[in-house]
Amino acid sequence: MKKPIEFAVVKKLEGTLGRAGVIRTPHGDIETPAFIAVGTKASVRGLTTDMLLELGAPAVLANTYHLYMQPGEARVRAMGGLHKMMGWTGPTFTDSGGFQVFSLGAGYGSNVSKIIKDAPVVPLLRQKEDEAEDRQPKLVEIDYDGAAFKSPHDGSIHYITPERSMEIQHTIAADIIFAFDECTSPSEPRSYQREALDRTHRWGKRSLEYHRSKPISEVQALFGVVQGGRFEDLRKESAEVIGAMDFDGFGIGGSFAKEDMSTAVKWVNEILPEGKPRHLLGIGEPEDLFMGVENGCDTFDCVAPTRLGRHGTIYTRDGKIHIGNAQFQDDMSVLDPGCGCYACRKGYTRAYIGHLYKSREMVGPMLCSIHNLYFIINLVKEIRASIIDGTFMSLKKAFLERYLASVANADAVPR
RNA sequence: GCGCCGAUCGGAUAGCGGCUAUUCCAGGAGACUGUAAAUCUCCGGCCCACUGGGCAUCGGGGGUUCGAGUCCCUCUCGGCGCA
Repeated sequence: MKKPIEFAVVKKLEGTLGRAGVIRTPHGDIETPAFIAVGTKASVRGLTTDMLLELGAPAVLANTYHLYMQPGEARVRAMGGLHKMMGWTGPTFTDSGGFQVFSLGAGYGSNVSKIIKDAPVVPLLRQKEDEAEDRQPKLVEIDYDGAAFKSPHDGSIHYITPERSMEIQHTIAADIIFAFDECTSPSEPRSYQREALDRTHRWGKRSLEYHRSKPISEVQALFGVVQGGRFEDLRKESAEVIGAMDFDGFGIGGSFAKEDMSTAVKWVNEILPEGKPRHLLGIGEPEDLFMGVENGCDTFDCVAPTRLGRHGTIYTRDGKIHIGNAQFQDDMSVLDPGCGCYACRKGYTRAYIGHLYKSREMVGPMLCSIHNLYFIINLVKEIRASIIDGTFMSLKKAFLERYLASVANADAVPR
């Protein structure tokens, strides 16, 4: 049977789980480690595919749930699938909708998101669904077979099972698709994490069986998703169970406190088969990318570059800045001196881009998104190169010292 | 000169005798990690023993009232009308 993708390790990062490699897909190679741009609704917000090409995006990740809701499977099919509809000829991924089980479920209306600031306060018993008075009602109900989503568009109910998620992802036709999983909230107690993990494993198996029963599995790769929250035994068990299944690669999912992330990733990647690619779902701050690579992850995706860019936060080698802040009004330097992105090469000043942002001109968020995406994608490319030429540790030290210095200083200065 | 109308935060507004003066914009700051997000939160008169509390404040002055941005008188300024 023909394999949809091939993965080869080019060089290992000695003494760690890290490696540089390449994933060959029907739409081209992805040199790993790589940062995948998020294009949820078949669009990387604010950017055309030519811009993505220009800034060097290795691949795009779209979303099953969102495309299913809008414009719907039938129209995606009628437009010729993801690549054709968005005019992107490079590699693509789709997330299964598993994240929406969390973001529209337990995460909905709460202040709990993908990464939480403090270690979770886990209740002894799971609180009743309707416990929070001023919470908006959730849009998701989870059961044994799948999850029922209430459409925010018209209130209609849509029941997604592993098989349905596969079916929709087959229609969308990305190169790499993910098994349907349940991303849990870190505030759930261990008993619930246990229960949800069994569900994710069951759903993973069903996703795989359904996928393998279709000829399309020869051209579309399926990645299984590992969960388990912050618990070592659950994470390891999940890596064993999912890792033993015949997936083409793996995704590492979950929502957790930042300090739990590196341990979780390490536990998992020590177990997952070395010869298959590993994607760290939804992670992408610079410090997290170094951590993820060092701990054996090959690909990453994250909304941060585009969302932060749209909202006026800019990545620079010296830390993040808010471009709309008064201090940049007369700043004639580029966003990040030395940066090779379109906006910086073109010489657009901080003063100008801050003005665009504040006056709500569309090119402001667009230029910021280009810059941020370039910054992160290029950082991961630098990381890859450093693995190959053996300078990873010095790059990591030099980059993080400079990048985090401003943050440290800001924290150290009393207000 | 007479009459009518108006004056509330930088701008625009709500308020029609009741305790905490509303909202929007502009301004300042922050948040954001498999996109409910071109979004959201906070600040925005003064003072303090700042997890809270105190004192102000609706063009100026005076009055009525337990209580006034709100009612009355007067002045100032602006708009309109009549001489």
